[in-house]
Amino acid sequence: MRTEDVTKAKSGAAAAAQGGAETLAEVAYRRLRDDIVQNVFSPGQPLRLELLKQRYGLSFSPLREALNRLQTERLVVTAALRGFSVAPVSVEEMWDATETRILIECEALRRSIQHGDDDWEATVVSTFHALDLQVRRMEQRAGDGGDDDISALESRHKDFHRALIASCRSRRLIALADQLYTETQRYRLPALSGKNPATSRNIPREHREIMDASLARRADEAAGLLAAHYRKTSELIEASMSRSGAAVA
Amino acid sequence: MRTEDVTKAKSGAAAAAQGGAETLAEVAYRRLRDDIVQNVFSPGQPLRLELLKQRYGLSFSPLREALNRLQTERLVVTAALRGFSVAPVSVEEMWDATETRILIECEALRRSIQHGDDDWEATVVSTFHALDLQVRRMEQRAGDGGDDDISALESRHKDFHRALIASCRSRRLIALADQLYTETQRYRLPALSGKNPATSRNIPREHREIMDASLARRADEAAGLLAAHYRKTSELIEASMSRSGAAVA
DNA sequence: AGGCCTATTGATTTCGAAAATCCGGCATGT
DNA sequence: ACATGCCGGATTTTCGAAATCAATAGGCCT
Repeated sequence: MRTEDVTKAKSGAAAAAQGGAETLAEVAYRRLRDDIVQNVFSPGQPLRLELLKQRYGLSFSPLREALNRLQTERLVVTAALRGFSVAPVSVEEMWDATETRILIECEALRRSIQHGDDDWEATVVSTFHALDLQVRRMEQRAGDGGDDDISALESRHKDFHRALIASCRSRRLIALADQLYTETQRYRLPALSGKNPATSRNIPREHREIMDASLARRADEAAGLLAAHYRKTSELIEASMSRSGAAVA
Repeated sequence: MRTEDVTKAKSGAAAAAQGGAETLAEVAYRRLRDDIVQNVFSPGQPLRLELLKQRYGLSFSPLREALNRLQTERLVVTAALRGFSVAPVSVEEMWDATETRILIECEALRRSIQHGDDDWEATVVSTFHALDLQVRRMEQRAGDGGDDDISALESRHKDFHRALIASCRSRRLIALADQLYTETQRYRLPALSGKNPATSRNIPREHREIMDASLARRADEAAGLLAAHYRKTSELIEASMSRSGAAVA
């Protein structure tokens, strides 16, 4: 049975990958989250437990646990006794997520600039370099399309932004930034793979300016650049959404 | 058996109170949350499933669901395969929650002041009045002690602060404010019932000043007063915590 | 005697089935 | 013809047991 395969895979691969333990609920959480963010499931689509059970080879309990967690992260919604479904998307929700993210990350960045030490600077520089390298690598090769490339780019991008705020000394701000990153990623990915809007925008330069201002401890300037960076992205996404007429429940 | 009682209570009272449905998981969530916030369970205490099953007359599944939800709200913590326990308390965590709350609520208040209409003003005035009334009622009677009085006060207090930010037009900010309210309530309640620090502080006056500044659309002043209000409370809590030497894991 | 390995214990996690619930369609009556 | 009430199918929610895993105490070897 498929169940046994998955169970073995868990005891094997996961336990080997991480030192300790990995519950099936966490596996379910990660796979579901990735599938939702990458639009494998359409927004608004009902997530029937029976279907998920077959798709992931897991049983009800870990799936319910994962769905509940995803609900608090606004990736799935649930009506009282009517099961779960993928959270719908809308321009309003995207802007709410964006502006909240700006509020959180700008404050976190200011504190990070205030408290950051040498290690912080080193990590910022290093993650920026890794991101820049990935961008160049993708530019040199074909325009885009490689799913692996895009996911690698997303990973570097996330690392860089996380490094910027890492020294803010607030667990909550970091956790909120992570969560809002995932939420906005859901809007960012489709607009990114749909068409590469390299026109009229130099993203590596924006990142470099944010980094420079941060390392020079110019907090106001860094926060302003970061906010502008996010707003510009959201404006492009909004244009892309209204163009393709998305948000069909 | 106790199980039957609870089941009946759910089908009866809850279904009557709310129009529609109420899952057992939600019952478990609310009861667990209240018990944790009111320090029925000590911080750090392990929450063994078997114990909770007996205490609430519920089975594993709804309890797990509730515990998972509470984990994302930082009221319980869980180590990989070692079950759940009540989240520990510390002065640092309290200040992190407080400052995050100030960041969220001040921004929400500014937007609420900007967008608020007549209905908003009416709700603010009305909830303030209800809060004020409850305070006077408690002052007239015995000093404190009535658990019902304290919970009624908390309810009015929550309603007032929620009314202030209700017109901010951001689901996320409101949800975050609610969550941070619950987190800080955990610290506020013990310090409140321990000793009434009516000295050197006029809480109704602080509330009135916040309301006046908000209704007069003086956003900067209102936000400043709100932040000062929360910081003063947290300072008193910190004093109370270090006095009683809390935070025993 | 000290350290390591092993068996037992206690707990969590997971599973599959049973119970309760909800939605859609159909018959019935006005 | 329209509204109302009822029944069957499908889905969620809940349950209790089985499997799994970490911790501990005891025995054995060095």
